[in-house]
Amino acid sequence: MSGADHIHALPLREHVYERLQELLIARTLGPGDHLVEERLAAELGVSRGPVREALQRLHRDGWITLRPRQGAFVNQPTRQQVEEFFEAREVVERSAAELAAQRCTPEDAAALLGICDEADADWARGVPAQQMAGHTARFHRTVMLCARNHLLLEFGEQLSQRSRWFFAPLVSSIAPRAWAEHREVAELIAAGRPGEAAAAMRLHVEQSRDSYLDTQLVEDTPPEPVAFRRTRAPSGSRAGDAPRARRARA
Amino acid sequence: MSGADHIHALPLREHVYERLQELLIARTLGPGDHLVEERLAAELGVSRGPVREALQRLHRDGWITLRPRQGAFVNQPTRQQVEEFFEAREVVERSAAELAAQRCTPEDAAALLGICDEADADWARGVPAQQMAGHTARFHRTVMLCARNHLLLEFGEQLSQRSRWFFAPLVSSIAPRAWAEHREVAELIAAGRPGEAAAAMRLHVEQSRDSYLDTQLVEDTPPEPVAFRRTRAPSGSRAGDAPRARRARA
DNA sequence: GTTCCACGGATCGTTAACAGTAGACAAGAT
DNA sequence: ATCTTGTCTACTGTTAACGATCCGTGGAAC
Repeated sequence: MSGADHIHALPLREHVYERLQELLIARTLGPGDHLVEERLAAELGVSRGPVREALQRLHRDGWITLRPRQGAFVNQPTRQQVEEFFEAREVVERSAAELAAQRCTPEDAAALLGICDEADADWARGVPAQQMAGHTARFHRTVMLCARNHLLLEFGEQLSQRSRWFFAPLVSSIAPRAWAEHREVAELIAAGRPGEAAAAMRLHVEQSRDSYLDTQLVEDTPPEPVAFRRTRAPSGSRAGDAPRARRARA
Repeated sequence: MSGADHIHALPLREHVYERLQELLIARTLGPGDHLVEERLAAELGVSRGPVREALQRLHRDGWITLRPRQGAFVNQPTRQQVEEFFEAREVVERSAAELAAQRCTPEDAAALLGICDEADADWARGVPAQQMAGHTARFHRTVMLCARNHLLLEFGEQLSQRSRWFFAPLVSSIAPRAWAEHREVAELIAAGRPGEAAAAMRLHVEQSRDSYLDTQLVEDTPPEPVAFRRTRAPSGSRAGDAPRARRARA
């Protein structure tokens, strides 16, 4: 996440996509918010084109809902969706762990355990939660890298990012348990024990699910009710900055 | 100007996406072909905007490669990629079958078996291969519908479409075996036997993989070498329609 | 004959402008 | 008072045009 702001050797839509992901994870854009293309474009200093493309990708990845003639709305995960999410994650991650244990090289093993060490050290040093979340994402990504399957990797990436989104508020509280489980998974993969690695990963995902559901952060709101309501400025009084939805990034 | 310009209650990019998928599956656009935005736009009677969006979706779904400043190229599946594909498919479909067997209602069961009946009937009547492929896609889709998990459904959709792409040339030769296996899966799901349904589905995917690999249709070309080569018409002779890449739709 | 440089064409990435529609508010009819 | 209707704004979907970049080609120098 270093500089790379000025020269864009990378397509612009990527920047927009990542930036929006950050805003989503940080809850600067919260569930129900209406994402207006023009506003985001102005905010990020680009035009509507790249923003549109990024929004469509966010839609496909399950972050936002794109209603046909109405625009983009940040998703409010329902309990149903959360359960489906963890179920899917369990399927993908478990298989990935199994394959990883069959195929991981010594270098892979070192990388996995290295991430665990780093994370533990950083945790001991008390780094911000966001950074721990970054470690988690890297860990799961590395497992899927070891599985040597690009499709599973891509599925896993999607799930991993969304997981980071879900867990953003409570990373700190579950970090110790999570990293103990991570290390166990890593050691079983490194030892080349597919069945046990798969089981350990499955357990890890289930534990995470339970932790999440216990916090009751999830609401059973149906997908519709949150609409954009005007701030009662109907005629003439165009208050330049009417915060009809939370502003993106001060 | 070419038909299809009536009322489009559906966003235009969807039409473009589906149309391009058809052209890909029909091999009108073959591996290595260079997809030029402007040309496609003219061909489909729309502008570059929607075409761009459709191309990006095709890229993320693994149909084409999008090189940064160069454009879109139809993917030539390498053996590596095909094996990864079947591996991923096995993971997703097996789990979906297992969940489907746990959750399917009588209506679901009827739908599954109904598709099998339809397919068998159509096969006996000798319908075109493309239609059988459509039945196959519907069957797998229905299984994942029974699994009641939207994420798995979406993953499966992607895989299913690509499967249809791979198998387009040889649907006919494997249809009878495939549908026998489909029926067995359907019956086990309908009977509510998760373990056996999963095993049957796994077997089905493996059989399909073997059938595919046996045909040797897959080439071991590394991912780069296929570049767009001109038809050796370098200077002056701009034959208005130089088929530097296969034209889209006569 | 071979290598290097410069020009030209083609194509992508991006931006700005146009038209059509969905939702909301206000006035009028029942 | 409630429902209907007219109008108005804001936003999306789409189109057209601009600038930047890369590939290929041709000529000149060695």
